[in-house]
Amino acid sequence: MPTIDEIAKLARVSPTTVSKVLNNRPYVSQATRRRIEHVIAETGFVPSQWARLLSQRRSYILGLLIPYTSDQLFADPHLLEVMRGIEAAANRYEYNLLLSTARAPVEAASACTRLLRSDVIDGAVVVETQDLRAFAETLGDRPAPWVVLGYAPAGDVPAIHADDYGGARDAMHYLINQGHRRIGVVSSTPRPFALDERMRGLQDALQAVGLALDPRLVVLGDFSTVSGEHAGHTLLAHPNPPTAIFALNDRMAIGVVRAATARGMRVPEQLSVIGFDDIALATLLTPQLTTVRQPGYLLGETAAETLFALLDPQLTTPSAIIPTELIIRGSVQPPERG
Amino acid sequence: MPTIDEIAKLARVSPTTVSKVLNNRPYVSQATRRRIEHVIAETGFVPSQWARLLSQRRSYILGLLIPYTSDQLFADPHLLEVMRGIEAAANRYEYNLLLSTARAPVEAASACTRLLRSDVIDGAVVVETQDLRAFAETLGDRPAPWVVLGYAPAGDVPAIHADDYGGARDAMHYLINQGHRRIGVVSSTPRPFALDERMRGLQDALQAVGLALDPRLVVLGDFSTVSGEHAGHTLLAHPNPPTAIFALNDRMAIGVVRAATARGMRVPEQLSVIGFDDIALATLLTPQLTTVRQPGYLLGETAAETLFALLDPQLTTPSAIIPTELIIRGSVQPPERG
DNA sequence: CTGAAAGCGCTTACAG
DNA sequence: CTGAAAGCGCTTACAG
Repeated sequence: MPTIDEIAKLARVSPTTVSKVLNNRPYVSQATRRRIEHVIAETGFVPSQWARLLSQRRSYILGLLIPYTSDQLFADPHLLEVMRGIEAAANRYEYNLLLSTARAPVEAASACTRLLRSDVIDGAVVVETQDLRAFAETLGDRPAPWVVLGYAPAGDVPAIHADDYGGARDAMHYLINQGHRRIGVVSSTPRPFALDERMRGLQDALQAVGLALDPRLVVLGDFSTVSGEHAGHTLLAHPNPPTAIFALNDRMAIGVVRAATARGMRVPEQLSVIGFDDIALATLLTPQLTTVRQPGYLLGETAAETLFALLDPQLTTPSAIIPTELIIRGSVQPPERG
Repeated sequence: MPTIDEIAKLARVSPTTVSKVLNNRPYVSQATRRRIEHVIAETGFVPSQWARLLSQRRSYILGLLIPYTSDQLFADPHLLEVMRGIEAAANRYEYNLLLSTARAPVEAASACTRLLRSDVIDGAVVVETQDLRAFAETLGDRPAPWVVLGYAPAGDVPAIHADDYGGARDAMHYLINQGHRRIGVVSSTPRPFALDERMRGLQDALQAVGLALDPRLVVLGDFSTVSGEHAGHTLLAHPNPPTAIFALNDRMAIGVVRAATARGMRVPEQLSVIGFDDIALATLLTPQLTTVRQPGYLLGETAAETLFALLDPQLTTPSAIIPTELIIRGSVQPPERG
């Protein structure tokens, strides 16, 4: 690959002038500009990004920092939707996406810190984890701008998340309105802040009608389908089992349906199930899953757009809460009279 | 963020010595080394990648060039599996992954070319497209090393792909052995080379028993589930419809099942369906899909490993063909006597 | 409109 | 073991 100096030599001008052409700047005569462009096309010259950015301080690379192992990322349809939204937005700004996952959960924070303190990326969308607060503190003086996809650890970093509280409250409302009173919940551990919010929402819905969450009917999974299956078995083995189960994500809800089926129970006749996320799979199962839609694509897109706004110091960039929507399909019905 | 000069000043040494510590090189006394390390820890200094790489000529960034729009990528579970494998391998080498998709199909090639000729990435895994040959020619003298995930456009670039020919042949064998004679095929357009190979494999299986592919029973989709659904309807509306349909990927196979169901036909009793890929969804449907497994994770991993070997000029890096495996589940049975 | 010079923040021979 | 100097390939004031 030739350098700018060689191009300059070939076009019989200075590197300065070539640089102007490269960056579409004025004050170059038509003739010289054409001559230079011709040489560039001829040689297929592509300027070195490293060199350019060393002086320009922009890499046109956006970091997507996901403090999970890549297996966890690729197993999570909702997160992939988020990623799709981010990628789409990045594309619009002619940014490339640098994907950084953790090899092991422990290394997550330090890898993120390194990247945010380095000059490889212009900014990053950071997916929320447990210890985002501690993480934010290790960042030091002037890290690259970043937004969190989830709940903010501190006041000064924009946070983009869905209305977890409202979504969970609506779902619980719906179950109650259908006549359910014994309602199991599959939550998770470790619990990101979003799940705290969902728990809060569902408890408030219960409280609003004078009910309370029976702690014996709360079981913890880890977001995976199998963990939902285990949780389902645990709940259904209960002496006085629930008539409905609210799983705090769709994959676990699918696991619950599977557990019920394995025990010879029919969904929704003998057990109602409701999830959260609305992943594509939700419509492919029988019965189709009733769930709370959390628009992953929009979340990702919004996070990226917020970051791009942040890159321009003129603009102020607010946090955003994306609404959720209850999607009623086939996995919930009123409880059987018993 | 401090620079190496500032660190040097603080540690009362030269930048050269700091650089040695940064790169774990010998010829630094224990005492100075410790002093420098202390200052680095204290300040949280992270050396500028741009500057480092401008001299070192390594970015530790691996390109994943996907000449599709991001929507197409994220809709394709098999491609996502491939990506997971690449990401895992990259992680092992402490490489980050730069994801480059196309905004529009047309722009794909030029974006790939730019990236491969730039110094942003050390190398790339390029997912095969139609016009990879034309693409390879636009690369010019010394592009970054790359491998193709699919079939090679020219002799000198390593190609990693599954045994498409053998897999399709085995699947067709199986249908024939089950007693099927009228067999529909859902292929695709545009048709990557892999699909040519699958067509070839299935035709050879037919020929081996003295049968030939009825061109009226070949319908083209575009890999998506809906296109498979359309194709299914077309085939089943045929005056003398097939008793089995071989869809050349799982998503289209699922579409075929859906079309059959919509027409009140039962799978596999009235129609056998076989797919290709073995995506996770294949086991979640009723009946579970019989298909040809193409190990996406392994393909991605192998491609990345091949590229890393290529980065070391000592090593020779061969192309690889990953075996496929016929996975017999519930969507195929012998045809009904008619 | 054009170009010489300095600088971005590192690393790499090389001399001491 | 240590450091001064040149260089990686660009861009950015600045002078002409």
